[in-house]
Amino acid sequence: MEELTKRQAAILEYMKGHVAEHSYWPSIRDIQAKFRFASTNAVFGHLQALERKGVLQRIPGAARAYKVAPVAVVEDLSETIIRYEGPDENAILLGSIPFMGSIAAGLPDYTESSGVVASMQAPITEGSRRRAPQSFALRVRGDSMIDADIQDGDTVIIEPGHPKHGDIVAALIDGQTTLKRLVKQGSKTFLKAENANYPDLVPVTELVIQGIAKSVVKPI
Amino acid sequence: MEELTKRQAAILEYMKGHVAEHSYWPSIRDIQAKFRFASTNAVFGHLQALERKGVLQRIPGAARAYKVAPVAVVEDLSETIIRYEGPDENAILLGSIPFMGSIAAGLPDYTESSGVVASMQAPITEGSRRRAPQSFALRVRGDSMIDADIQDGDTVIIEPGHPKHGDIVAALIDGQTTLKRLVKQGSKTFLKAENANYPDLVPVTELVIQGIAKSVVKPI
DNA sequence: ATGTTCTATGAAAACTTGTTCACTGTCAAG
DNA sequence: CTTGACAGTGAACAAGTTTTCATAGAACAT
Repeated sequence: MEELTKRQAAILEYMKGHVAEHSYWPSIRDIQAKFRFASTNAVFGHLQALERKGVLQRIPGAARAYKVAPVAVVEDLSETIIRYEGPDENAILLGSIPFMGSIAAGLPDYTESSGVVASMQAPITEGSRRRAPQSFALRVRGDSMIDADIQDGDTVIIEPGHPKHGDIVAALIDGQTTLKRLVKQGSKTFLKAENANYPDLVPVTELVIQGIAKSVVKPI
Repeated sequence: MEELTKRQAAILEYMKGHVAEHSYWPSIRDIQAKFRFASTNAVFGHLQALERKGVLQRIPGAARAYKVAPVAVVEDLSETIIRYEGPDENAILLGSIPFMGSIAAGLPDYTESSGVVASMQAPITEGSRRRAPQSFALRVRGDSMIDADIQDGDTVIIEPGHPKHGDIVAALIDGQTTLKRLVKQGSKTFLKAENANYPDLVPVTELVIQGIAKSVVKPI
């Protein structure tokens, strides 16, 4: 995915924050006002760039209507496989389920409104409530993480970011995405399954981390 | 909360479904087309009614801009208490976190589009995917349900509906909301704590069920 | 019977919003 | 030194959208 410029990233962040807070998208003029542009066309250009880079999808002609690109799209496989079961590349980010808890005191960037809703991430990552993270949910297939109490059929909430030693991460290995605990030993990095029946450590040369598992959703 | 008419409920359902699917609200004309109204004013009237009844909030003049009301607002208390920690009555329902999995085959009411994203409830209640339920999340306080693997600090997803014997429900007892397992013995109904240290059964004469706990969200 | 609510039509007004056109400037890469 | 990506101004247009006005039948409770 192409890199975003600082301005583009800021605008995208604002838009997502606006949705998380207000539950609807900002208009071009809302964005213009936020960034104090003198012309709507400044915004227009950035939106075009965001769309060209594939992180935002505009619905031509429709007001306040956007979609954002999925963070990770993966094939399926055996073992503990995280499968993208969506119908196509049109997966939607966006929004929050109604969460009543742990509301943020102040969202410094989006001050105008009072009624603030914590996104689904709020109860999970108490630390990062200032911006709506590009979290996404994935269904877990397989049982290689059962010792971490993540079972087949559970849903994990993945949040992009730089993982620390001990984090459970969604990682790309040989083109496949799997859920493992990240282990750093000196200069070496491993992936560890949390199941006595699985090989403990997977040596890794090249590693693509798609995100950190922040919480797990289990059926009752 | 005032009762909605069938038409009003259908329109609200459609709107919420549209958001879950497209990630942005429908315009009045979208709704008009969906229900084959000859006039936009038919929709307009229903939206006014929905707002008057407190389930929908419109942003005057803004296109495709709405908020929906919270489903349940509760006070706090001791024991296994479900607390509404939100700032005020302005909590927002709406939307879904990006979920990639278990896509519904057909949503009979919202047939026009193909790319469908399951809402957060989809992975939880495999049975009820036809409409976006008015689910909400609550933080659990206390440990009276630890034997059901629901711990202090966990978040439960509550879905309105009629509970069966054995369901874990959010119930109003003496004006307080608590999380318990519903037990029906003959004509009697009890609430059972899932913790050996708590009294097993709470006899109930009058019982208000606010919803059924469908899943639990745990931090990793 | 009478008022109220729900439902709806049809047309137009008023406003919001996305889009386009013409033009300027900076900065890094080739 | 030109080219291209990036960032922006200013004005105007076209389309999308909400909102208002006038009108009316059906169901239902008082």
